[in-house]
Amino acid sequence: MIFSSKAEYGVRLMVELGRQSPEQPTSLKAIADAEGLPLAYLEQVVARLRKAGLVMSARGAHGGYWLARPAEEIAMDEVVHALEGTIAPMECFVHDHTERVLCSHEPDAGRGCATKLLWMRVQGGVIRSLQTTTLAELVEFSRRHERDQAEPLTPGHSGDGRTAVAV
Amino acid sequence: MIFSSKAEYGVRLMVELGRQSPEQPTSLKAIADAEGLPLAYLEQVVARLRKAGLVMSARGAHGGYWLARPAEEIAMDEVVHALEGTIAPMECFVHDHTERVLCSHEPDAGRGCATKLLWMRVQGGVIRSLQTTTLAELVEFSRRHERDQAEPLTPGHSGDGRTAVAV
DNA sequence: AATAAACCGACCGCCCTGGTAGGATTTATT
DNA sequence: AATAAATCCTACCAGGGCGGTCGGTTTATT
Repeated sequence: MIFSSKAEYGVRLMVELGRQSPEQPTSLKAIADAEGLPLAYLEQVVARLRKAGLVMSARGAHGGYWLARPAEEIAMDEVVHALEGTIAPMECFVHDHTERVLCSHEPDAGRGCATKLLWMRVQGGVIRSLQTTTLAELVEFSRRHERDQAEPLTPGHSGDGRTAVAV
Repeated sequence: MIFSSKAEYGVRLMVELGRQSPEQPTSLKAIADAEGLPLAYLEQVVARLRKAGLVMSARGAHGGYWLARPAEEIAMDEVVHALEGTIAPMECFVHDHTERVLCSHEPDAGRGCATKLLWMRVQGGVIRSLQTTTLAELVEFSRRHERDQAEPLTPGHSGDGRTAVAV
């Protein structure tokens, strides 16, 4: 498994904000209720988005959150990065703490680098798919499936289970 | 962070086996020493590879492991899948235990599906990059860097990661 | 017989994740 | 002015997974 629930919750939150008319604050409470998520935890999640400048907030009664930019201009790699930190397939990519054996940046006979080649390709694959998806797309998708039954997504790759989506 | 150390260790192990002449067993001990990894833990790792049919083994003195197929015919998605299980960006992709709030397969107003669209693209990106990399490539890469000082890979971030190889 | 290896299953400490609790501060409404 | 609604902040906590160890059994070679 790759991303934690922060990513899931945070993305849902962003989609929810994208569905609202901008400049008009939406309370976390409303979102928590709509999505069935724990409010207190959402607070922590949205804090990251705010610090990353993706959403803005107003305090006090009738306060809330709204998108800092139009959804069309928000690429999902920004969102996920804000929520999860560095997007990397392996520990050593994020911290350069050489304590662990895990990675071999060090020219340890140069061997470890082969794995690094692999992980960099994976990282590239992830980041590219995130970069090429905008929040607007997700909002649009969410709108289209508002009432109608959900339709099967086309699997993002060939083979291997998980073709299953639907419903 | 995405993959666990099992993936790192397992890939290193496979590369190491790929460097050896096939059909000739290499002992785990040798690999553990060469890579500086704990032997007992490697046993667990290699067990997964064996059960997946990627390596074969011989017991007894002068026993060991070797690749079940030529490295050219081993795509890295098989390897990683054997080591890590289903390759998925989110819990709910692997287990369909609907207990958690995490995912919304369920037609919960159809909203949750927007996030699913995103995760499927990510999953596609990961799997594609793994599928298009063969073990042979990594072995070759490892051979080329045998003696020379390790040179920095260009960061995979904006690039597609595949350009990043250099040298 | 002795040794070298693969195999197996149980165990265990640490840390991170997901979540809660309780408050402090700001603002709108009455 | 008082109240309520909301953001904001910090600390805390239980559970589980991860990385790793240990002891032992089996199989083959010398």
